Order: sequence, then structure tokens, then C-alpha cells
Amino acid sequence: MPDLSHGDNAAAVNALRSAVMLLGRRLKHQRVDESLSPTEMSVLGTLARCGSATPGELARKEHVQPPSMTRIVALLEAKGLVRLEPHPEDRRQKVVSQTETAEAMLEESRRKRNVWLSHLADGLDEDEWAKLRAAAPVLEKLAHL
Amino acid sequence: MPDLSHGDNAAAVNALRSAVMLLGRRLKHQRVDESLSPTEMSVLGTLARCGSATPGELARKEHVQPPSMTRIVALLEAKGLVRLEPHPEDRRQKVVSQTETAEAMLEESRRKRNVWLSHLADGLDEDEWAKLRAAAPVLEKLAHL
DNA sequence: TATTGTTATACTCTATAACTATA
DNA sequence: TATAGTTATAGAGTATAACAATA
Repeated sequence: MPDLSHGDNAAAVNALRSAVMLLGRRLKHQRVDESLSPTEMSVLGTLARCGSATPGELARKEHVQPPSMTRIVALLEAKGLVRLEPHPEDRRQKVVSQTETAEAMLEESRRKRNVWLSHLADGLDEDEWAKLRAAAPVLEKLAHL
Repeated sequence: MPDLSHGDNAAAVNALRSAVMLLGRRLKHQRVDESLSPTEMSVLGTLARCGSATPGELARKEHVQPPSMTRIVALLEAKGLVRLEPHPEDRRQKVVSQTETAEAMLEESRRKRNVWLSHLADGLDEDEWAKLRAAAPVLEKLAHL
């Protein structure tokens, strides 16, 4: 493995870090769904993919501490977006799954996201979009590393 | 401009958003410099590039409200990393610039960042790194759009 | 004893509103 | 009047520590 690109990687990591923090701050405010925090949104996305999960599993997947996930799940339940059921085999655990309301809401948020996307599209050319599309799965992998 | 890629862009934005929020949370904790928040770090980076700036300019560049920047600058000053001087032409404004301590600290943080980078390098192959390097400037542009 | 989830509490970062000083 | 910066205050989101119930 050649180490030539190490310096370039360092520069890239530098740029990524500042861009990620800045984008994170801005995304917090440009929410596609008012009244739904980024992490709540992310949990719903995870449930849409996985079907259902225990609070502990969700905490691990979102890289959040268990007490934080307790709060997030409680908020989602209060909004009618998830359902909590007893675990069939282990009475300590619970099973969290999304409701039909959540599915409808995710569809609606997809629509709103496209509006925001149109704004961004004006600022980036096709070549830049191609780079973003290529990097998106890598960033996801990186986030979960 | 063909609209064929719009759906793909939406998917990419989706992935980017969740990756950005997740990475943001993790970066908050995996700080290259203990006792220096991501935004404080970012401000130092900006000052390193621009030489000096007023609190208002910094707030605009970091997309933070003026009172937040007041606090950040005060924290950096307390740590001896920036210097505040009166503006030569406008007595309402101030000029913020980095100290020699800050430069030394940035160098030290660069060293620590490479340690973290080595960890990441194990998880990504060269092709993935190439995609990240290509996307890094686009993400920065996006963050400032 | 170890593990899952919760409660209680505190901290960090940022925002909004109201104020001061200068232009 | 308008602008730069500050002070005071509040809110969102997360963490740690201590606890309950179950394994």
C-alpha cells in the first residue's frame, strides 16, 4: 500500500471535518420536518430499513448513549410515529417499530426534501453532483466505522 | 440541463444528510484537541487562512449568530489562542487574530489528526479515499452555499 | 453478577431579545 | 436611524451517574 496519498487524505479529512460540522449546523435548522430532530429522523430511517429494533440496538446504531435513545423513542412515541411492544423472549427489552403515520410522514418529508434539493441544484453543476453521489456511500460507511 | 439524475441526487442528499449528522456527532467526541469545540477549531482555521477578521465577519463565515461568536471568541481569548484589538477605522468593531500559541496548537492537532486518520485508513480502500478527496471541496462549497 | 432500560441531573452549544456604544 | 458587539436568558440535544427489573 503506497503512502503517497497520506498527506492528501489528511487534507481531505480536514476539509471533510469542517464541512461536516458546518453542514450539520445548517441542516439542524433547514429541517425537512419541523418538530423532528435529525436524530429522530435518523431513527425513523433506521426503523424503515430494519423493520424493528430494541432501544439498545438503536442507541448502538445511532452512536448515542442509551438514556438519550430512551428520550428519543419517548418523543417519537408521543408523536405517534413509533410503537413500543414487549420483547417476546426477554422481558427486560422492548421492541420499537414504526407506525403507518411514520411511513406517511417519511413520504411527505421526501417531497419537502426535493424542494430544498432544487435550491441546492442551482449551486452545483453536474460534475459536482456526480462527485457527491460517488462519495455519499463512502461517507455513510465512514460515519459507521 | 437534463433532469434524469434528479432522483439519484435526492438519494445522495438523503445519504449525505444522515452521514453528516452521524459524523458530526462522532466528531464532536473524537476531538483532535480536547477542550476545543469544533466551531472554535473552525474559527482558528479561518483565522489561519484569512489572517484576521472582525467578530461579525467570523459569525457570517461560520454561519453562527453574533452572540454565539462573542462567546466563542471570548473562550479562545481565555485560552490564549486569539488576540482582540480595536478596529483602526471603526470604534464599534474589533479585530480578532490568532496568536503564536494557536499556530503551535494547530500543528500539534495536525499530528493527532494523523493518528485518527491511520485508524480510518484501515477501514477504507484507495478507491474510497479517492472519492472522498474528490467530494471534499464540493462538500465545503455546499456547506457555504 | 451482568445486562436492559429508565430517572434524575448537568453540560455544551446555539439562539433570541434587549441593551450599549458608535456611525 | 442603522450597525457592531455584548449581556442575559432560554432551549435543544446529549452525556454521566444512580437505580430498577430481569437474566
